[in-house]
Amino acid sequence: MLNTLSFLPIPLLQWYGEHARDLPWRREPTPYRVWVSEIMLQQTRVAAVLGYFAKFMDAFPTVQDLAAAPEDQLMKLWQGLGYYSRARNLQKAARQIVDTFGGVFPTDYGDIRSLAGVGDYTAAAIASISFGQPVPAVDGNLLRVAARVMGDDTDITTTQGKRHFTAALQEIIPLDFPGQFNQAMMDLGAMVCLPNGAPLCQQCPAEAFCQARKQGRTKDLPVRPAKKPRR
DNA sequence: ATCCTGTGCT
DNA sequence: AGCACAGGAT
Repeated sequence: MLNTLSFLPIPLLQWYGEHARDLPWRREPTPYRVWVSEIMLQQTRVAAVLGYFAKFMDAFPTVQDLAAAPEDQLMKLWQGLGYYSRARNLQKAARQIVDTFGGVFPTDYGDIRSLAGVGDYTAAAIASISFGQPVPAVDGNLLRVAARVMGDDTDITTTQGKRHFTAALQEIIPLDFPGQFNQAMMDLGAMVCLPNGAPLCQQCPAEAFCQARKQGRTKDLPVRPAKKPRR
């Protein structure tokens, strides 16, 4: 099945080469660093994460250090980031890695997915970015970009809708640069294909073939269920 | 497939 | 106070 999404990878990767955000976990994308960054980035802006990430890596350079960390030190490092259960899960998963994977970060997707606090999105991010496995890391950014480029009205919030877009992305993710593809999609979603109001289509590598843009429907995509009336 | 959770917006 | 968001858990 061929759709407009198949035109995306090459111009997207070129765009990424020119515009990628310079982030510490990208300079040295070990599974441990990528994992910690992805957990910190859940429900939290990049700008807010940067300082915490640096201090965290300074305090706990390895998964063994994190597994052995005193709780008060861990919580103090997390203070201000919010969602403290993420920190508890992080340490729980670090102990899983030490206890059941011999202290070596697992490479198998299912094994990564079995870690506390790691769902489909985070497992795919680690597998693709750190281990080069061709799995789409489907978060809100990838769903939005895919729905717009394809001009696809499928509701992105349902299990079926997510499965639909995941399958479409799975078909086109470049086997040689899966991590860069995922990160490029995230950056495009964060910097160009913006969620609210007008996306910056003039700067988009998909401008020539994006169906939502061609049809003037960027405002209507991606489709979500009708919102409840507000007051 | 549905529910849960903490946070920030309105 | 209530809702939306974005992931993970069950």
